[in-house]
Amino acid sequence: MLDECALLLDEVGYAALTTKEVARRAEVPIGTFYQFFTDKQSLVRALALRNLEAYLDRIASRLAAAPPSDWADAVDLVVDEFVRMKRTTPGFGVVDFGEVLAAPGGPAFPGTQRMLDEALENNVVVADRLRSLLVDLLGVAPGDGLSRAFVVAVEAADAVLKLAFRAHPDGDPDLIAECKRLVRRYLSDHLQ
Amino acid sequence: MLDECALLLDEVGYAALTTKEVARRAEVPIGTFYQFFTDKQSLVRALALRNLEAYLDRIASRLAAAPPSDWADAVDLVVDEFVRMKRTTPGFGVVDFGEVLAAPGGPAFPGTQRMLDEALENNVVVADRLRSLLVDLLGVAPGDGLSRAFVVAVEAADAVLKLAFRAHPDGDPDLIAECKRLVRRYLSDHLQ
DNA sequence: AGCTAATATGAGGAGAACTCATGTTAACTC
DNA sequence: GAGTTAACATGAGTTCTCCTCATATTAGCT
Repeated sequence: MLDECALLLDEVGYAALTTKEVARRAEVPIGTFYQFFTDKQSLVRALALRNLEAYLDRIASRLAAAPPSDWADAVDLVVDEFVRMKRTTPGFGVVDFGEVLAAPGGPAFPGTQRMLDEALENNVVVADRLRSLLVDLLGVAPGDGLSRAFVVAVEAADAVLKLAFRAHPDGDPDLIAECKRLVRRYLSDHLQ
Repeated sequence: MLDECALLLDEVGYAALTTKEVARRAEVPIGTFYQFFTDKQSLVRALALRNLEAYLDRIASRLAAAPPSDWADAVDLVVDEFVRMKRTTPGFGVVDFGEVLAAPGGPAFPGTQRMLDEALENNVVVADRLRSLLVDLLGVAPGDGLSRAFVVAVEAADAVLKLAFRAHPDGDPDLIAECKRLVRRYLSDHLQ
């Protein structure tokens, strides 16, 4: 079902995605669909969670296979893997780690929550995991604001990369390069 | 109608906003509503456009009233004004300049376009206008990549500030400070 | 006043998310 | 193997939203 959801997202986008069509393609009756997912948001959230795990697994593998010598290389690796998934993983281009639709202002409405790990932002999860991976590997004194710095870096990088993929189907190369510069510049402050 | 839309957005969020309720509160029959706006997206788009103009007007006024002496001050001013509008302008916290809902992957569906100046991203509009304001005022050689750098900076700042307001109703002060650092660091490359 | 074009209105059509009464299977007991 | 019960599966139907369009109303002009 998640697979069909991902393919459909690429075809029609989030707004035009219907639970009925996902169910039909996955050859599940609609009633069964609602035993697995409480609502449409929950379906997309599950896909985002799977994407997040897949991404972190890939990063961990690549870090283990070819440990980067310095921070700049590590940033490149992390950005490049994101770009690769945007290009190749169905649905990733539309939802990546989530946050497709949010209603932060108001009271809790059905399907209003943002997240995976309730009250914890997806990108915060990504930031925390990346931080422990990289801090272990490159041996940095875990400074006070490092955690926050990672969250900021991930949030900013995510935004610029999303822009890169809106500007060009395969991701505008100049914007991808600029994203790396942005992150390196910023993080170099926190890791002298 | 835009005013009522903005208030409702703060109350119930984007997902739960209904055209009927907006029309009812603005005391317009639903049919009349659809003479002004083609659909729900168009309503929110119009509000985003108004927000964008209001923001740029405020920035222009403040730049004229107290011209910043250097780039760091200019960045502070631009960020602080954004924060002020997030806090005070109804609806701004939910939609700011737009992009609430997007379906970039697929073919054109009703309400799928992203924005104001067709095919031109909102944040690109913001970046271009800010660039001309600041370049005039601070007299920088308009380097080659300056335009792109501004787009990247605006996109990144927007993302971090959105995060700051998800973390805290009034905007997490630490994250706001970190946003300024991020932008200053990055832009200092492009403006030696 | 009479006529025409523009605008205003809200009941209703189309369609999506989600439910729930009923049907089906599985597991366990004697 | 028959009987009982609990868990699961199903899809017609309910509710609610967006949006349309036939009709009513107004404004402008002769």
